Amino acid sequence: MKETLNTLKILAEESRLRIFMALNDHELCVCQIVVLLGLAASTTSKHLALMYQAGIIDQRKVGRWAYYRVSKTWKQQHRLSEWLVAELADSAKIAADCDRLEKILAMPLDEVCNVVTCPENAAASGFAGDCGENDCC
Amino acid sequence: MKETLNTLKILAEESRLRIFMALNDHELCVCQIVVLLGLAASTTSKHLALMYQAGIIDQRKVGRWAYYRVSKTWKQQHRLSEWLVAELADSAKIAADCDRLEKILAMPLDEVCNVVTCPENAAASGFAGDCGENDCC
DNA sequence: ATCATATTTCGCCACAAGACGAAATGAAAA
DNA sequence: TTTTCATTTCGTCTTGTGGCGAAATATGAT
Repeated sequence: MKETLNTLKILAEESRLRIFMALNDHELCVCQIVVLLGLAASTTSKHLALMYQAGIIDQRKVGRWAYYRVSKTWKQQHRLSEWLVAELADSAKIAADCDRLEKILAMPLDEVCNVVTCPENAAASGFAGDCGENDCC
Repeated sequence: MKETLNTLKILAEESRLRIFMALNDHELCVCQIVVLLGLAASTTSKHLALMYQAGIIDQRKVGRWAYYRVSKTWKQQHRLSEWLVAELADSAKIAADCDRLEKILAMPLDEVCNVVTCPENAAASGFAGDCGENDCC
């Protein structure tokens, strides 16, 4: 029961659920997730650590970059992801995240990292003031 | 997304998950749930209210007694319950709850209410000191 | 009407958790 | 080797939540 409860607790939080949905379709670098969610890097890292420890996501390091994606093994053992995908198929917020993520994926990684480091310069990349302001669901 | 998140939050808490699993198989009165979980009546009532407001459970009043069960409509619209049942099929804690619940269901309701009101007399009903002490999962 | 009883609501407390900035760590570049 | 940079860890603060007992409410019995 403890594991089930832990899994539910992890996914029952908005930022982590959004991370889960993004990593369900893509392997992403921390800096990309930071820009997607508009959170501090430290917060994002902590969320990812929880999900990694729970076995929900896999981690791959490439030099200074850490990439994460939902673990295929976890997906196979937990039909929960299917339920979530179905439940959130109509979610405007998840759809907005997907749109935003397309833009992020089109950016060179060093530009994404620049947005993380210098948010003031984010306007040049089109990401200023877009950080989770709209209250859609 | 808000509704999905709310559902996850509600079920991501141990007491409520145990209540959910019990109400998935039975319609129970508040006092029966109180004895099953070993929580205060006020706490139990608050949990049930959250679940009721979220549409997860139905409520039926019979005089002073309030009965709850998982909503059939909710079950049909949310395959999550199937996943939970499968995930918790091997849970010792849920199995222990089921055993305990058999005993509670075998008791006259006024005797269950007596356990709620006068826990000191619970020994006579075999329910003293059994309140969630073991740490099984 | 009063009393008893089951449940719900309220008020409070202790603990947990998300967020941030700063510091530390690990890898790459110079 | 030193500097730069991406990520992780740490420390702190604020907010949220589960638990309890007391009070309030609703129903039934006398």
